[in-house]
Amino acid sequence: MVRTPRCEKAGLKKGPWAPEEDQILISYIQKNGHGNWRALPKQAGLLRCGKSCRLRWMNYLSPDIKRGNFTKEEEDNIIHLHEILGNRWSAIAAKLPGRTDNEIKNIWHTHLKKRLKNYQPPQRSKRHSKRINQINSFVHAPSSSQISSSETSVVTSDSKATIDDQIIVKLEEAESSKYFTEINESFWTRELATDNNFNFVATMDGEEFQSLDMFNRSTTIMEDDMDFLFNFFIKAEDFSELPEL
DNA sequence: AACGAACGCAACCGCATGAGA
DNA sequence: CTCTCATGCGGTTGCGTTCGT
Repeated sequence: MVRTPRCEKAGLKKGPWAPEEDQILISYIQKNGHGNWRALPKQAGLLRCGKSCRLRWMNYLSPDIKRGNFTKEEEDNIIHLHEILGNRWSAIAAKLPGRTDNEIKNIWHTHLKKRLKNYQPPQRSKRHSKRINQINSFVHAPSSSQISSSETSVVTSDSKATIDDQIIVKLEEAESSKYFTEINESFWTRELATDNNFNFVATMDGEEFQSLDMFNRSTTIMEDDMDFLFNFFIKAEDFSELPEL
């Protein structure tokens, strides 16, 4: 037995929205908000199902939506975030104010996937690359630390340098952990500077974590990396096992 | 100019999840 | 605990537009 979709109830419209319908929806939501999407169309006098109304509002009519073409910076961000998050369009959209998951999904399938065929990761300093390699060796060395425990998470946004199955597994672990949502630029509470480099320190539940990604002061950190300061992180006690450069 | 192919994007569908009864 | 319902999400579809021949 196949359940008939609610939207196919007799009399409910499907397909593209007419300008008059848009206006009715906008006026109604501006006046009453959208407490209950299912009840909304009836109350607003629309011959649409609630799901269709919600989608139209969220993806097109909401004043929060930024219309127009994606900038190069936005496209780069999408590519970067897609490497971390995969096809989790809503999670990617959350990082791009004014853009919807649907829009991002479309731009990915129509533009960015093709662009990626020729995509080259931004060049980092040699010192930075060396550090990344050290981190990988450390992370992958089975006996070097307790880093593989589910509590200790290693997260990277710089997956161009480190992407492999093991890191992805760790990313997924981290994603479900209590820490993941905290790991943005405000996650780091302290800057740890040595010579011309610096990394970041955060304290969570009495435990100290350090960013494993060491930035060179002379690189374009403000442009390239500031939005993605949730690079690597690791318990400080494990960090001490890392060899110095 | 005509026509088919490719593209771009809005909208739909089915499933997952979470809240509340 | 189970069920129902509302909402959110990701994959897919369909149609209008643009491009190439």
